[in-house]
Amino acid sequence: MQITRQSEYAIRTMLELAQATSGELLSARYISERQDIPEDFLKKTVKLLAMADLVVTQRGPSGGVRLARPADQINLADIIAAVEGPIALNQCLSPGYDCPNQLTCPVSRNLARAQQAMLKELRRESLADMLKH
Amino acid sequence: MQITRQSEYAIRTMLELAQATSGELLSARYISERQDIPEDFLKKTVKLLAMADLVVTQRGPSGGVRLARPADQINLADIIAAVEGPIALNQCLSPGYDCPNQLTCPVSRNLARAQQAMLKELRRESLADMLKH
DNA sequence: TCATTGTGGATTATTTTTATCTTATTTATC
DNA sequence: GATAAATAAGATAAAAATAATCCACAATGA
Repeated sequence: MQITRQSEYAIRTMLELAQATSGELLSARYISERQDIPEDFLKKTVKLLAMADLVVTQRGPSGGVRLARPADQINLADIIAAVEGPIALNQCLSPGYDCPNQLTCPVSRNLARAQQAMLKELRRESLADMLKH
Repeated sequence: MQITRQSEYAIRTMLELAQATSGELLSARYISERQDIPEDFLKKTVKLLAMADLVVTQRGPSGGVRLARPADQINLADIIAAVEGPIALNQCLSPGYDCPNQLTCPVSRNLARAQQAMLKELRRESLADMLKH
C-alpha cells in the first residue's frame, strides 16, 4: 500500500530537475550524488521517466537529463505512474484485468472510489507548486 | 501501491462472516473452501483480524470465527489496517518514522493529503452497506 | 477420551523490489 | 579520427516482502 523507493527516487529526481535552470541538462551521476541514489538504479529510473515522456535525455559528454515539459504541467500521479505503471489499489482495478463481477462487486466499487479520491489529490499540485511552498 | 492478497482474503472473509446469521461461528476450513483461500494462510489472517478486535474466535469442535461487532461498524480501512498495519502511502508517513523535514517537505504534504482522501473513502461504507447494494 | 477446531512458531517458496555489473552506443571536443 | 563522457540495454545478483505450508500444541464440546 506504499509507493516504492524507486518512485521516491523518481520524485526527488524530478524535483531536482525542476529546480535546474530551464533547459539545463543534469547528468545521472550529478543527481545520484546530490540525492544519494545509487547511480545505476537511477539511470534505469530515468529511463522509465523518459519512456513516459516526463524527461528528455541526451547522450554524450555534457549530456544528461531535463524535464520534457514545464514543471507546472507535471504532478506526483504522473511520476508514480511512470515508474510503477497505472495506479491501482487492487489488481481487480488494473487496466488489463477484467473480473466478471466487477460492476456489481461492492468491494471493487469502494476501492475504485478511494483510488479516485487519492489520484485527485496526487494530481492537485504540480512540481512548480511544490517548489513554491 | 496495491493492497496485498492477504488483505483481499481478509475482506472476503469479513464479508462472508457478515452474511452469516448473527453470532454464528464459521470455521476457517469452511471459509477457506467457500472463498478458495489456502486454509493455513487464512488461519493466520484470521488471527490478525482477531488481534485487531474485528473478529472473535472460539476453539474446539463447533468452534470458529464470528464478527466482534455489528457489520455496520466495520469498514475496509479497518480490515486493511488490521492486516497490513497502519495505512501509509510512504514510509515517511508511517507512525514511527520521523523525518526531520516532514513539516516543510512538499512531497510529504501532498502524499499525506492523498492518503487522507483515500482513507476517508475506505471508511465511507460499512460491511453492512456493501452487502445491501 | 476423542475428534475438531484455533494457536504458535518454524520453515519454505515465490514474487517483487533494489542494486550491481558489463558491454554497447551516442556525441561533444580536441 | 581518437578520446572521453554520457546514456542504453540487458543480464545477474542480492535483499526484502509476500504467500504458502507444515507440525506440534492447546482448548473444548460431545
